[in-house]
Amino acid sequence: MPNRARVTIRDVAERVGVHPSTVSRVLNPATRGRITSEIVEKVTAAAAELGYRPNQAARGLRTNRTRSIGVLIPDITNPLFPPIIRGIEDALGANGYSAILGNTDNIPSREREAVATMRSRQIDGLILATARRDDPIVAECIADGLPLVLVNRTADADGVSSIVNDDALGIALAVRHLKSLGHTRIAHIAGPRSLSTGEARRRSFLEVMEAEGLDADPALIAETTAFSEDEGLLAAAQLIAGGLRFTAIVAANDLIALGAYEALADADLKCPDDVSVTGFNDMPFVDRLSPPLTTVRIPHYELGREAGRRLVDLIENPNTPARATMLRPDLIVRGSTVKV
Amino acid sequence: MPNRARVTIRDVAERVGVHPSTVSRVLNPATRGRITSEIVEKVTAAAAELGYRPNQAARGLRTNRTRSIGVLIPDITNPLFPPIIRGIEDALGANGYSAILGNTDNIPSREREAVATMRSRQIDGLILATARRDDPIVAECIADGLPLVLVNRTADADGVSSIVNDDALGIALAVRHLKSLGHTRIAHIAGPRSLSTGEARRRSFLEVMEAEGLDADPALIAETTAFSEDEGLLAAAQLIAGGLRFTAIVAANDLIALGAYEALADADLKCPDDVSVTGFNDMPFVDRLSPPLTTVRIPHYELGREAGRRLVDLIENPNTPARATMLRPDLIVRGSTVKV
DNA sequence: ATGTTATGTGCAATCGTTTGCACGATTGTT
DNA sequence: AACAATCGTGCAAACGATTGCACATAACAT
Repeated sequence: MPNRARVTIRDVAERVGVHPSTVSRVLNPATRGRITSEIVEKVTAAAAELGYRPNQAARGLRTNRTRSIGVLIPDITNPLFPPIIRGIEDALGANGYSAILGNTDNIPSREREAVATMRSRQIDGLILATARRDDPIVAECIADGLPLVLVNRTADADGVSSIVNDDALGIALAVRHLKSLGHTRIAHIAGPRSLSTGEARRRSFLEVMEAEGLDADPALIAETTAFSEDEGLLAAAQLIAGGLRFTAIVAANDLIALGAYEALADADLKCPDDVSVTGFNDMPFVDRLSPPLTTVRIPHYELGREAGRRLVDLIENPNTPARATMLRPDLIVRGSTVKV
Repeated sequence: MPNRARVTIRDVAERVGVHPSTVSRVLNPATRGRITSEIVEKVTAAAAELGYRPNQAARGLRTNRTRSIGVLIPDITNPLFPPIIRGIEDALGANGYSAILGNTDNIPSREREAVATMRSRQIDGLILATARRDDPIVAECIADGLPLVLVNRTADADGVSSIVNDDALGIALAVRHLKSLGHTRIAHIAGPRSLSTGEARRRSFLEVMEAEGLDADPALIAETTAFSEDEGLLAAAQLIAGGLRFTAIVAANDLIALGAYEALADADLKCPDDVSVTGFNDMPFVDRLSPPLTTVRIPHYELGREAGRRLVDLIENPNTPARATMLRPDLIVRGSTVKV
């Protein structure tokens, strides 16, 4: 009956009649070999019997390793993040690490505060899904030598590990798909330029249009200040109001595409008959929209899992050089894109 | 420059020329009053200057309080949970607590393991969104006196605090709505009876049908083993195959309703023209389905927030009696229900 | 002037583990 | 048989913060 009174390593030691340090060595796989197998068995049995559970706070105090990791995300209710978090957790859990989560709503002061409390909790490393291209937290971690991995978004700073998807390829897939359907006048609703995803997708859009011999009219690129439905609606409405002809919209992500759906409906334009739309992310349920959204699927779960693995690697092999990894996205063709 | 070398309370003490215990007292709001204000200022300044951050592991070791909370959920990628988690986090964060998350996929062994590592991390309390009506983890926490709050689902055990929504009311709203549309032959696809939500909704369905003077044909109640789309599809297909006439389905949750959508389509039945369908939860995007789903909205975020608050209360006032709280759901009428 | 109380700070033990060091016992070498 | 090397375990000092207790010093009462 492991009751309220905590059972410590000393209790186990007394029960067996050995010194606490011996118990410690038995319980640590790395040092177990140094102890007589008879004692190992007795100690293991006693530990199980008493319901001994190592006190991580004490261990962490001594070893400076807590096996807990801070994970900062903008907002868990954004459907983009749960699979990423799940991937992170699974990878961390498999290696004996736990995640401490923090939502920051993209507010810098909350990010700072969250990092402060996490560091106070002696986290062994940090995973950021909140990085801006120019991010003081990234700089701080690098300066302090705190193991850090960026996921989904990356930063401009070098020497930082990141797991992101190949934004350029994703946009290329979307643009080429539209071209193959006969579209030539293609608009882009870009994400915030302060985020790597916004900037990379925008740049890729221009490059691919050029490379495909379609001219990318700068007036057909609309700007947003956030990857949100509202912003997508606004930007699409502006595009429509601009009066320039276009037959397709490449939205910088699915939420923006949703906003575009609304703007089109508001302007009595039909999707896909009048305007084809592509998204980015393949959020849950976009296959159920009407029309089902053609979008770029990014491997969210794998993104998170790789981030978790990379961080563990970084922690356990401190001189691993930083590496930026890109995962391959896929184009998922659905009903929101048709021949022109 | 708070560099890699950790700055401790001793460093601050030396800088000011006082004893470490004095620094500790200054930094603790509760004991600060006992120290001369001049020293308080010097210490505060030095702490800020050196970038001192209390080591929570050390503090936790001494005080037996870590201000971290374990949160167990089945699966964060289920859209039901993110708002709950967000609510929990917000409430905990406001009180200086952090959440350690664990996904268990409803697998008992993973639940046990997750609780074990969390307890090893000296959590101050536990929030379970995974509770079964008969749940050994709940029993264990009660036995060991670990503060515990159940959220979303509750358990049969008494003496346990829980924040759930009023399942009975939710189902009553759905059934009365259907009745008001003229439906009399109403089917129910029930959730697992091992979960409080499954059982409560099922029981309520029977009671309300009775109370409304509609006879609830037992053959019109289909069972599922999980709150999933697949299970909903299977159960709805069975109902249809059963050959009994019905004009509406009350699904035990939205995912099951989605499955019912598919089963109806497979059987060439139109929703809502042939069969009206109601869901439960009002998950994100069910307003975008075709037809948009009539469903019972539960206050997810508030559920989580209340759970967080309750747990903090339980921790800081240990003799607060356990309380079961129900939050009011609302019926959201959309396109999936029409007059018969 | 003496005794009493209040006040502010220092002292040192403590929380539970880990780990370098020491030391006795065992084994192997010659 | 003497010595060295190896092995297994105990000892005790950390890790960084908190806190009951003690003890000066100051303030006050008589």
